[in-house]
Amino acid sequence: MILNKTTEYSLAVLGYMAVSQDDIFSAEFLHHELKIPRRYLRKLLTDLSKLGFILSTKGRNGGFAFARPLGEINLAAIIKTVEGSELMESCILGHQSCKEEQPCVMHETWLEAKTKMLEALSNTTLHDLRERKKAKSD
Amino acid sequence: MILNKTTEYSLAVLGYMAVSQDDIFSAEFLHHELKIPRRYLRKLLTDLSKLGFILSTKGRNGGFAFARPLGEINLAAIIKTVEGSELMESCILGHQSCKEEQPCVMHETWLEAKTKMLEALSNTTLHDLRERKKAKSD
DNA sequence: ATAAAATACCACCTTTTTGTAGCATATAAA
DNA sequence: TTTATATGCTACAAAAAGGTGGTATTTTAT
Repeated sequence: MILNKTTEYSLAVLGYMAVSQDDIFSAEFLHHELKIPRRYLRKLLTDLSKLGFILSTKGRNGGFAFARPLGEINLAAIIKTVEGSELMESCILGHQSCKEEQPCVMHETWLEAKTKMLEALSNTTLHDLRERKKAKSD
Repeated sequence: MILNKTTEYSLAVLGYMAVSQDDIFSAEFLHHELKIPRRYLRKLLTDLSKLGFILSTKGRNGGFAFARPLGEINLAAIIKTVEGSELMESCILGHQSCKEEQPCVMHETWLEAKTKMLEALSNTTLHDLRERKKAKSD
């Protein structure tokens, strides 16, 4: 496993919202578009708003919209925030004591692997996704 | 989550065996050294031998030893094999239909991220770990 | 032969993750 | 002010992952 379902869903939701023309999305609409289980999605959207990515509007024409400029949100940040940032710090072998001074046998390789991966993910913001989408449809 | 416990344990076991001087290891010994739950470890070792990384010897002085030269086993291969290789192929959004021709919005970035990560992991074999360990203790 | 020390198999328990249900609350259109 | 359509909260159910236990089987030192 690389990412769990919840993280996958989070990326799918925010990615979809980013490349879409609309700017407010109801849970029901996103459920229909993304095939994420209705109730689970609603809870996830609530969580994402608590985490500061989106904000919710209640009432008849309510829904969810981005809380911050798209350029400020990169993919690594989404993953780290949703998963609770056990990403950068964690040792591949799960050792508590694995640090630079007293590294595990795989420390060096794992550090390089995750650094490279996170570099790629931090280099892409939701704004970038939107631009790419635009470029394609031209 | 990046890797699940089972994968973490697999890397810990094979990594430990690789850098150690011995060449046969009982489950009980590995349990003691690595603090992996006794029974779970035994099942895991059975699995790892079915997957072809190690081979088991029954009986009084039995245990587990590598089935192949250390230089042939790299870290990416361990992860892929243990996790069932949903690693390279998988779409970050979990889409079945996500391919080069019809990519999801994050396809490009995700491909780069996982490629970079797997590059680093495939570049390190168990033999490399052993050499690094030796170099340090000199 | 026999007992010790190892793996192998099968079923079950616990914890975490994922998914569901009901009801409460808020808001805007009519 | 009523009603339709949203989200919010709390608790629970199902599935997957992680972990345990008992017993059988294999092998080798004694």
